[in-house]
Amino acid sequence: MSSMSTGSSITSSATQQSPIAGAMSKVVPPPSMATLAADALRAMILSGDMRPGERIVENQLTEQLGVSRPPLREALIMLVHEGLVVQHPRRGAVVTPLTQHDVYEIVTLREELEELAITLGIPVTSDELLRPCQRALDYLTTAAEAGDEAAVIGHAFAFHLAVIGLAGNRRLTETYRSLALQMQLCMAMNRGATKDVESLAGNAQRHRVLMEVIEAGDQDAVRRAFHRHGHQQFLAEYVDALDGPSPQSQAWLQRIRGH
Amino acid sequence: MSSMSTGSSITSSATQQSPIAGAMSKVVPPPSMATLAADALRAMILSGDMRPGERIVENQLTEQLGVSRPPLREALIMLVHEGLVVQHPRRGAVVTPLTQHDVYEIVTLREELEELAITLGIPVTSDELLRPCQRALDYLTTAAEAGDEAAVIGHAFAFHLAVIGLAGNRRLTETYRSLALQMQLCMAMNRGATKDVESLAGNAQRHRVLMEVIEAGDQDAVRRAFHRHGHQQFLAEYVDALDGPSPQSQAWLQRIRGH
DNA sequence: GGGTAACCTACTGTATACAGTATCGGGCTG
DNA sequence: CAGCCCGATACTGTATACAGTAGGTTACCC
Repeated sequence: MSSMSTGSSITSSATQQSPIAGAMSKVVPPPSMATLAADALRAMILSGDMRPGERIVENQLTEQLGVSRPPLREALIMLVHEGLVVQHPRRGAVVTPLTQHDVYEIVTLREELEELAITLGIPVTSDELLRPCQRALDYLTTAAEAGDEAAVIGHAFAFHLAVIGLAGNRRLTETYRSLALQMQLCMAMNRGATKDVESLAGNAQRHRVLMEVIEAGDQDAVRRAFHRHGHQQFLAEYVDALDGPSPQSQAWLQRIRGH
Repeated sequence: MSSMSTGSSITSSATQQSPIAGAMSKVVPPPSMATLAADALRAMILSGDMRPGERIVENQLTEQLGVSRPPLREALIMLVHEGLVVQHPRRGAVVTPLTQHDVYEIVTLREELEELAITLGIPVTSDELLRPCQRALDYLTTAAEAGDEAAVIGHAFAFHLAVIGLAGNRRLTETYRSLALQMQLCMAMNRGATKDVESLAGNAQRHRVLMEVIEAGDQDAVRRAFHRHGHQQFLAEYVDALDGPSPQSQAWLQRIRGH
């Protein structure tokens, strides 16, 4: 380790063994500096190392990550499309500053996509598809037992992504991924600031229940289970800390809390 | 129409920044070579100049477009996220080769998003939002009268995008945009190969009807109108020319044609 | 004659270098 | 003392240059 103060050099970041990575490519994916930089920067953002609204200076990052600016710029564009970074032309890039309205947009869309995925994917036609879900759940359980909160969040993310993948619609999965990442960003904003509303074990348990319902294959039951599982109430806690209310987001909050 | 023999140079609108232009550039996003290259390449793909599956060689494009490779590579990444280009690491990029399953994915997701947009956006709360719809419709009508098929397609695209925008959900609109672009790519594949199933005037008329229903504000009526308007039957014509059938797409086709 | 291996070509991936612009601070003027 | 203009600085946007790899072709060996 040479000089890693806040940012981690990406030469050693092959540790991110995600179940998704294996499913995406047939053979060993040749890593490119741009994708590695994107992975590293995404990790920095979601871990809370970089706060929403924080300025992203290219030269600083090239130094931290050990890559030159062209691949880093490519990485930035990738993260822009993931919704984690916004670019102001000629004025630099910042970590996406989430507003109440943003959270409203994310949750609304995410719920609709989840609904569609359940409609298309349940009951599951081949056990092959269930394997990624099961694996993510196993990782999640292990991480919960180990008390690793970051890993729990990451594997819960992978689990939900795998569930959406049951629909067999890559574009749907990709869109959902972007929204789920932005939700993680929202949670990262408030990490530590808010009390843990549930234990890690409880989190794992909740996901295990989802898996069982999915395996049972009753579409409506899955729908209900995911609706109960939904992060609406969860996010409603966070949202008050955010600026940028809008008529839509206000109405949305009222509806959520009316339940 | 065929203004470009091989490709259109984008250097014409290079760097002219008068103080007035500078003041206006705060309102209108200042053009960067990367976005200009993306626009040009997108136009080349959607116009049918480049066919799906066709290899994209960076050096050739830099010559045609008059930009250097770094911004061109950024443009390519943008188009990858729009779904118009796929990149094979170390092996170059190609125009997205659409399969039957791809079309199934696109249409399925697009319909769901349209449904959501109608739910959220109708009835329209402020006339301000209707203006982009009306303007696109005006352009569309003009283009139809002029017999400019490419312009009709482009403005119909803008109209639908403006309708989705009524929901006031930027992420929803952005996702829909990507899908609509890919549908345009699908249509570009078959342009000329298939007979024109409807006149341009008829196309404009269909969209005018949609606008009237939207202005009326009856959500269910809008839903029905858009369902009738849907491109399902339209695309079902195209899909036979494509490879890559999948169980899902086959079932989907059967369902569509059963109507 | 066919198969395999090595070389060659061309393209992608990456780095360094330069130019243009926005922002901030200081000085000048009203 | 306040407001505006001007200059300096730092950062983004872009181009040129180099290195590494994949794929094709040819030659040689079996």
